[in-house]
Amino acid sequence: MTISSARPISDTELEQVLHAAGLRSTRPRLLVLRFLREHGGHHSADEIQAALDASDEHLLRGSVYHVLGKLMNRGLVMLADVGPGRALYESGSPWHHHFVCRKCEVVLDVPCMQSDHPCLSPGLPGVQVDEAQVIFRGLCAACAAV
Amino acid sequence: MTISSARPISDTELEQVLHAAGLRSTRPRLLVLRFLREHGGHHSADEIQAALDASDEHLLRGSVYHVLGKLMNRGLVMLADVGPGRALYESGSPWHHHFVCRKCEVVLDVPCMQSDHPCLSPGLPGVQVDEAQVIFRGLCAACAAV
DNA sequence: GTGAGTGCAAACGATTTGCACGGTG
DNA sequence: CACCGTGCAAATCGTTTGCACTCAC
Repeated sequence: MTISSARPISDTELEQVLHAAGLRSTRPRLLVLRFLREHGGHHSADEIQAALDASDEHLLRGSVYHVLGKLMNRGLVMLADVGPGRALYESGSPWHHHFVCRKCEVVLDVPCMQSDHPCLSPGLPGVQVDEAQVIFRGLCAACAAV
Repeated sequence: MTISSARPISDTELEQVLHAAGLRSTRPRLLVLRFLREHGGHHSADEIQAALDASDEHLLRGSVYHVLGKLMNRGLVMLADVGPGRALYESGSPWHHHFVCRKCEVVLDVPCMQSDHPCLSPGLPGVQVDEAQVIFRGLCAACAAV
């Protein structure tokens, strides 16, 4: 549950994005991409499906995954794996990390401190790192204030 | 598949460790803990079970998870979640991070650069971070050398 | 003896797969 | 009109749960 700007995005804008990524423009893709871009933040496949259901735009679970898979390997959607069985998807945000509260499970975005990739020197000889995924765990402000 | 010292560990040594953690000493726990400590590195529940099977020490999958669960919440075993559905377990190593090769999927340990916890300032006000889990992705030395 | 731990089987939830049909380019 | 993508159902995989029996303490 992340607060966001919820700016409406036109179909044509989304179609352009899809085409630019070399993907055909279809209803399921528009729906998923719109949802992720308009709402911002991270969402589970389940949330995405539920949200679309709520607006009478129905996608089967399998289709949601089909679409997410395609969008992911074209780089339009990023996967944030925030614990076993907790895959979250996001689109349009710049690269960042995540904080997960041990108590209330809320997931917060963490802007990356040192340029775009933090800790980018694992110090292993010969290794080529192109991404560092960081998950902070602890107590969020609300839970810490108990 | 991580190379390791494979120093044999006596039952009594393991029993002490378990008792010190407030756990009863049982065959399944000795087996799992011994495997993780002697082999070092990160292993899936599946690997653990297979390895024990191979030495004619049989544990049911469910029991492996039972044991891992207990050992984890007593801090004797750490969980390294290296991607959706890729939970790895390790015991006895100091805190460190992981590098996962995009190509050959090998998982390497990454010693933590800055004291014990790197990047420990997410810069979120009020948030109490007690752990940072970092996963580097890229190409390992072997795969990068193609 | 008593409660914790195990073996076992069955349930579970997230994700993946296979295939025929329909729509996009 | 060729092919990619979808809807749909079923399979799969890792993990969790429930319960009676057993064993460590």
